[in-house]
Amino acid sequence: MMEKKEKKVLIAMSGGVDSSVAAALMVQEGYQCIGCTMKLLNQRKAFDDGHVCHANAPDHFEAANSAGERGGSETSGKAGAVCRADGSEGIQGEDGGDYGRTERSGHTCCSLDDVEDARFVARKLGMPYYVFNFAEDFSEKVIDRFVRIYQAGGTPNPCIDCNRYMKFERLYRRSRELGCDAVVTGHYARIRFDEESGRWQLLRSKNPDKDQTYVLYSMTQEQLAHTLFPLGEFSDKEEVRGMADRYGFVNSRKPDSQDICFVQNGKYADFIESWTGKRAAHGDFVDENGTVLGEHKGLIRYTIGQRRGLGLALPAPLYVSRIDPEKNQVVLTPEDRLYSARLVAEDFNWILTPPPSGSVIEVSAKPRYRAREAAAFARILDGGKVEILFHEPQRALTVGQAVVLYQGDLVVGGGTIAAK
RNA sequence: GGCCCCUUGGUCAAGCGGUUAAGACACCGCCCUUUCACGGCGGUAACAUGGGUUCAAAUCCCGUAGGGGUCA
Repeated sequence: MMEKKEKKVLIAMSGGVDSSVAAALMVQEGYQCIGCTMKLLNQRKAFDDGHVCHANAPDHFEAANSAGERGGSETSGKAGAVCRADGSEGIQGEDGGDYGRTERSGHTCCSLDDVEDARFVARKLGMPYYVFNFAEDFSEKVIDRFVRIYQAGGTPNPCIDCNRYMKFERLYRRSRELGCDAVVTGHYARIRFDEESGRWQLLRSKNPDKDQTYVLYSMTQEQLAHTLFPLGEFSDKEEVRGMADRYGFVNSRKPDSQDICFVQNGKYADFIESWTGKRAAHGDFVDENGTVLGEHKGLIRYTIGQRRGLGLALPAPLYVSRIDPEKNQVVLTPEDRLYSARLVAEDFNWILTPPPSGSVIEVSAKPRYRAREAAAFARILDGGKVEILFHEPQRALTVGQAVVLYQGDLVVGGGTIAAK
């Protein structure tokens, strides 16, 4: 274990309850703490285009930034100067602020309200607090990728990319620049060092209902060695909210975040069309024989296993079974045709020691965030891809989604489901 | 033009004298959820029209409006 008092950590604060309590726990444990929030969106542009966050964000952001530029409040130290030197912004605490405002846009992770909440918590805990502008990276590594995968007929998971590229790469690098020993987040997961294998391991949260290891499978040994998840041992979200209450955090009852943080109102397809400036081409809904059943409104609006939103009135429900970018077709079938027992994952990250090439390991595999895990065999193919054979066929295996492998509480590794 | 079938909610579609007029898709709300989906719960909404026959008609009969086969 670390000698805590000597350790300096950078806490990623979203403005939500979880990361706020994580920050409090770190202070309580005696770490030297710096709080921060990543600014991931270009608010002005986003607002002009009309998709992102809420209506009053841009003006407030401008105000906050200019206040920050004037600088010089008690929390702006050398680190803040370092941040700004390469384009990051420090929003430091002018005092007060009406933290009691009630208007919230709902469930975002990067709106001004969220920044305000994070800053409030950091102040309350007496730690320096910075906002890092990673909007450019986010746009490139997360949004562009999100758009590309949809356009290719897949279904991306941007939260995973955000964790991978933003929290554990970009922010981790920043934490090193600031001389920190670790990045801290509010994820529900556990990390430990295994003497036997000499590797860092990622374990499920103590609370299986709140486990978030699925979105963390991409973590490298180095990242695991320099990351702390203070909430990993908690088994009850209410306990966390209760702690936030006791600390007097304004966000103790804030709803859990949900939906894609950079998309407004859940209309991600509209977002893509606006982002690319191109309307997704309509095409045919067809059955397995190729018979046209109707017109679809663009491949980006569908994912495998989807039932709602097809707009077809048929005697029995049909589901999206296949998306064919070549023909610009969406194949619809009855539900029992959605099941399949094999998939190939690419861009695979092994957290446990990878099995020797050719050998088969027994795992429990989760092919979608909310999917129940299923017993499967896994083996490495030539080129590093991983083949997964489920004991029982699984519903709606979808290109672009992640598959994560477990053995008990241990994350074995994970990758992206590839076209077969 | 003469015979013979259709007409139910936004859409598809049950129903066959007495039903709270199914169900599916769509839509709305809620739940679930750091992706997209799935799923669960709930909700709005219809018998083309007029007149009969019946204790009782979406269901039977007649007329009026909108779609298919035979005979010219």
